[in-house]
Amino acid sequence: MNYEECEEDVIHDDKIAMAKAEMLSEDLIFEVSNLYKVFSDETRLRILDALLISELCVCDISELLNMTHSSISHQLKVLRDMRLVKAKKVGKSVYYSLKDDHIQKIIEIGVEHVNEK
Amino acid sequence: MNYEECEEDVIHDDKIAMAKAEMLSEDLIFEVSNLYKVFSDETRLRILDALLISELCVCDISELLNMTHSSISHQLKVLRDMRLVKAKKVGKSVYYSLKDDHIQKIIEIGVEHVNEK
DNA sequence: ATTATATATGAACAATTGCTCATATATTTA
DNA sequence: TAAATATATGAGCAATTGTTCATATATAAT
Repeated sequence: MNYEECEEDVIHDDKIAMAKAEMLSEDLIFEVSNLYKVFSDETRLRILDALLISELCVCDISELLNMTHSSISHQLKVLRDMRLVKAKKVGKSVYYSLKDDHIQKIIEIGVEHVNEK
Repeated sequence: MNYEECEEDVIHDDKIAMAKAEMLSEDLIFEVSNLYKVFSDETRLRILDALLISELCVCDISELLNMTHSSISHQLKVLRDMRLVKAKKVGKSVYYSLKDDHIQKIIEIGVEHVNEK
């Protein structure tokens, strides 16, 4: 029943049963980990942080972050696929803005944690 | 002054200046992205989720997640290094628990976001 | 219509990451 | 003291990821 060795009296069956019952489902864990994968990259985090302040086109973001259009565009695709940003095409330009107000909260809590140390 | 091409009237200097002034520092972005890197892995997320319910030893966690002691131990080291969990040695066993109440908030907001879809 | 511009995207490559396996350390038990 | 047990950790490997480069698409301007 148990994985690998470990004696009966070291494995706490009651705690394990309780945790098993209360823990998040595998599907949910998968989706949440995917969400936080977005926030785990500096470039994407900087893009989201910038969009928190103002709607911006790809050109603006490249200029602001001092990175190529291509890499910004690739990361914006990730953000689009995760439905965290929305795109509005105006002429040749595409303007991006945040789609969700959880984004601000997530960044804020991260900053709070880091600052408390 | 601008990165790559892009005409003057497409780059929004005012927006860029404003964003530049208000954006988080590079250091902070780095630290926050590192924090969220922890939550971007399913195994670590499951460990944190389990510890949210109960203090557990390495053996318990391996049993609960059906993974080897080694991989759990490796991930616990990451969590220790990031100061998200604390370890208490009792005999041969080491009991882990959460060090921070931000962890619960971070998981909750992630779940909220995913559920709203 | 042709050229220029803004963005998107596929392929390739280097860097990072999470697991496994082997081994080390620490503590308890015989 | 020797053997067993719980955990930790280094090395190696496969998988994933972020960037660059080349190219494609869409719109605007000439």
